[in-house]
Amino acid sequence: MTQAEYPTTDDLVTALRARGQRVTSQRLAVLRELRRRGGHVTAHAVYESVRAELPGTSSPTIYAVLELLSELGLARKLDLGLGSALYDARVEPHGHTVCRRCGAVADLDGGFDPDGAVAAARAGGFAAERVELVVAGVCASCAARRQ
Amino acid sequence: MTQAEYPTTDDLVTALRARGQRVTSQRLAVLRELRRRGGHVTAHAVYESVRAELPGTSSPTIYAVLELLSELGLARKLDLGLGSALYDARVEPHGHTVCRRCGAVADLDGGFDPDGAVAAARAGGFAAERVELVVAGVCASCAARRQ
DNA sequence: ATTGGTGCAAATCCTTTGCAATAGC
DNA sequence: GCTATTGCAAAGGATTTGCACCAAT
Repeated sequence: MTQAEYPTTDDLVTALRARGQRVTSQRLAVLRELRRRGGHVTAHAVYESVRAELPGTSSPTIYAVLELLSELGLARKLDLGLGSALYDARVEPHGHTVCRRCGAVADLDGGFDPDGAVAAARAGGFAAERVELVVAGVCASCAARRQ
Repeated sequence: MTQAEYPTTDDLVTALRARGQRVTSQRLAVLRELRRRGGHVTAHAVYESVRAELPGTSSPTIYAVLELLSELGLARKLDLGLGSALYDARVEPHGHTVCRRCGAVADLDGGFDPDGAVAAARAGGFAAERVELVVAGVCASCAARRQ
């Protein structure tokens, strides 16, 4: 497993300043929370945690901030068909495994070449910005539990 | 672009018989519709079309049939974060490009090795069943239109 | 002082559920 | 005839929207 690298609040402040946007406590708290959890968090989970720190924070704000962080490249939204989207503070290109039984999501390092995918897309005139690899199946513990 | 290969209604009849499930007009119509459209269709679009052929067909049935087809390996569900899932009758492993501006989805052939991803997942004890590669960015026509 | 962000409430939209009626075997 | 499948109506849940207030610049 490679060492995960997460964006800092300084990164966020810099990115916001660069776009003339405001630094708010909610924005800082959401990024901190994403980092603290270490990946694959629902908007609702972020909402609950941030609310503990900043009571009164609303769920539309959480969604807005998460979208902003994704635009800024400080978070990544994962649509894995689990009912709700997941957000990941680890922004380096990497894949994910999703267990069909328990819904567990895990990082998948290696096994594919993001640059190859980007090149293939460009060959079709497509300007690639983000690559996501998803492997669906059954995780080790589910396979052990229910044969 | 490789020649796409789509499951036939015979494939569906065979698969249903093998599992002791019933062959219904709705199931046949949904598969035919997926094939006719040629990929990347919403449940709602399938619903509208099947309804034209089989009036009275309900939307819960469409969802149930699409899920069944996915289980049987005769369709593939794509969760691309577009608000609604897409269904694809082309079941061979292949990637997709998704335009952030217009939402257009296109097949992406080549540029990655599904077997590598499966092997990487297996190395972590994960039994891979399905691999999906998504490249997000801006499509050629959006790039041309709005610079 | 400005105005971008936030909170609140409500709406929207996709998808699933419960149950009676129907149609495939 | 038996029972899986369907249709209907309604619920559920994630996410978005509109608007008034607040707080970062």
